[in-house]
Amino acid sequence: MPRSSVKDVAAAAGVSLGTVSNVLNRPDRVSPATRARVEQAMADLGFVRNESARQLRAGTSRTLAYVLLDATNPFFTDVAAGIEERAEAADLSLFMCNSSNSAAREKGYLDHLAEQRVQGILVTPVDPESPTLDEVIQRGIPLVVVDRTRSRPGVCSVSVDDELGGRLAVEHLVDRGHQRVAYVGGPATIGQVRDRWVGAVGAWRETGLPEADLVQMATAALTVEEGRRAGERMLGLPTRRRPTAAFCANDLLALGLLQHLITSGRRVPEDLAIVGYDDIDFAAAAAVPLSSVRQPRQLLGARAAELLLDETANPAHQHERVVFTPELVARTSTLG
Amino acid sequence: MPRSSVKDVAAAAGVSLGTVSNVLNRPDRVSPATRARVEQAMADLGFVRNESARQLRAGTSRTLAYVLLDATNPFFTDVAAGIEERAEAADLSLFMCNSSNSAAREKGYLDHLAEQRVQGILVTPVDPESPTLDEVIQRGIPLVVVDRTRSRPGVCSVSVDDELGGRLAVEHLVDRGHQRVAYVGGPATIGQVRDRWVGAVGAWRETGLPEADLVQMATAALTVEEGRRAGERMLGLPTRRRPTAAFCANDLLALGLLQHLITSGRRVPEDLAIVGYDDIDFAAAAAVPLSSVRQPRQLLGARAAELLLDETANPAHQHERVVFTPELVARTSTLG
DNA sequence: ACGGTCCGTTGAAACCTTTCAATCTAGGAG
DNA sequence: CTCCTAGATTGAAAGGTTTCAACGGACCGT
Repeated sequence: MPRSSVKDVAAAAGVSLGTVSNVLNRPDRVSPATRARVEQAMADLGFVRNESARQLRAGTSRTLAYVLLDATNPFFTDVAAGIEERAEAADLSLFMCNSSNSAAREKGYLDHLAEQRVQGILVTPVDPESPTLDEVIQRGIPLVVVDRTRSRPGVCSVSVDDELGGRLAVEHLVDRGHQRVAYVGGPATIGQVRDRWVGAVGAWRETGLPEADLVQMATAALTVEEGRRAGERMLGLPTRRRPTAAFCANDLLALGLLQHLITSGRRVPEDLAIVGYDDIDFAAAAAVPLSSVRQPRQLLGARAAELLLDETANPAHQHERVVFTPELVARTSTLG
Repeated sequence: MPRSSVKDVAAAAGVSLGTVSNVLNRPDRVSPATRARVEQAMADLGFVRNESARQLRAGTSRTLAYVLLDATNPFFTDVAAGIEERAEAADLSLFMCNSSNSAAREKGYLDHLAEQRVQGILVTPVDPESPTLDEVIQRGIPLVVVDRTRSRPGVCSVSVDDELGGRLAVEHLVDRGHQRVAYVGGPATIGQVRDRWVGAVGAWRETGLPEADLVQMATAALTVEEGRRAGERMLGLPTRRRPTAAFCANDLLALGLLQHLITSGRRVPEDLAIVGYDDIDFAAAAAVPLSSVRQPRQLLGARAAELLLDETANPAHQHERVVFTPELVARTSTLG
């Protein structure tokens, strides 16, 4: 209830309003005696600084935001953990916003954050080329694209080479002797899904195997549930045409697929080898530990946060395009 | 760059500043012609309303926040999805903050949110009795406790009966013939861990089995990694003393435990039956589908959001304490 | 005792929006 | 032709903080 302001505190402590502000922002400039008095008054009145007013006057905010694609995917929350670590070190708060893969929601959040004049925004966008991002930048808000890149420059980005990841997965499977492989993923509107496919195709071509033997299995989303569905379809194929291995666009799909196979009495990797993508904790924890393309998730977030902080603090900031290298982690699901 | 304000827009459109504000807030009160002119000017200048100033004057904010315990646990992000659904319907933005089980971080976020004068806060607190929460309430910010309850009233809470959940798990295991059961969970500072234990003990006593045969296996955290460690310890026990079933305080532990057993060549449930808690998507997706105590996660969040919205909008708001009933979902990990 | 420093404190201006009473305009009624 | 009304527009005040130039007093050296 006691909606008290600096003015009230000043009155209670018998000092001027400017002094209260000094206690708040430059405690060293105020004598210990008065400082104590003011602090006492603040405690008595239950004073809470009004951040809106502070921000209005000071023009600067103490918060960062990460707009992510899917909060229920552990990959993104791990990235967020990396961001948060750096944010905390810089004494900034991090707000996470979940766009749930919806461009409209994403725009809503970005607008709101822009109005709120946050210090900076990290975003894993639905579409990295979308003008929505340009709007934010034009409004003068530092922005870093995470886990994607942008063809036009003018923005920092931190990503992992998804094409390379796709290559690694397919090369691994071919090394293990597979000659008919499925790529499970979709919808194609998702950039990661496309890039990993491109890498997979590239690697496949170099093997000289018939192009038709790298088969696409489209899914409606990158979820466990969709993975199960893909499993049903997979087992529905006649044995001759059935792939001996699957490369899934992310681990959620892979886990769903894995589950469906096991509960249908098939064996992994004997009946179907599986490679996932992201190497989330649940991949290693699956009862048939999942081979997966590992991305440096925490590092991804941390580096992105560093770039963002540099952009806000350093006038000579240069936009950077950081690309990390993925790594294949081979486990039982392909090694048997 | 064009850090433009209402004043600039007004000048550009040749109207007064109040009119611009009307366009923004009560478009119906302004004639179509001028409205068009103003909107054009806003577009030309790239005007973005300054939310801080708006909030300072209007005293009201358009955002809700959810401070959660562990963003990497799918349970909480599912709860968040339920909240968000309701928030979006009320045209409010939801910011998620991850306390990572740290009371200090939690306090940091709550303070920040209070300064920001958010419209309301939902929180799954590290400690629901903590005075930190009282501070927020005293500052006049509506707050709802999620997935926990509070002994003192004065606050809405939405939770699931964790004691009952503990009972259900143990009763199920006893029904299946187990006479020596482990409770895997910790640290005991976490309320859920304690409550589920209390329920487990209660159910155990009623069976008349020797009290010593319900054994506690303490873990350092509720993570997959800790689950694996618990598995090591479990297999380290002499066969005579080894439990035939384990009830884990959450699914992450259960999945880790499951994995360790399988990779050590044991069979689930023959060698050890396992019940988890939360029924996250990965539980059903585990290669040995996990029996688990299901909580209505989305509903939990949705109901909490409703209570919060009622508190902000309805002067006659009564604090409510909603307790949902959990449900045991039996799968292969206990049924064989 | 005097001038000069330095530290602590002050008060007013500025930040940008919303609100509301007051003013203006056009058009209809008498 | 005048008066009234309803609707559109205006202008100033208010909201809480930070900033900064200015001020006052204490202390030092001479």
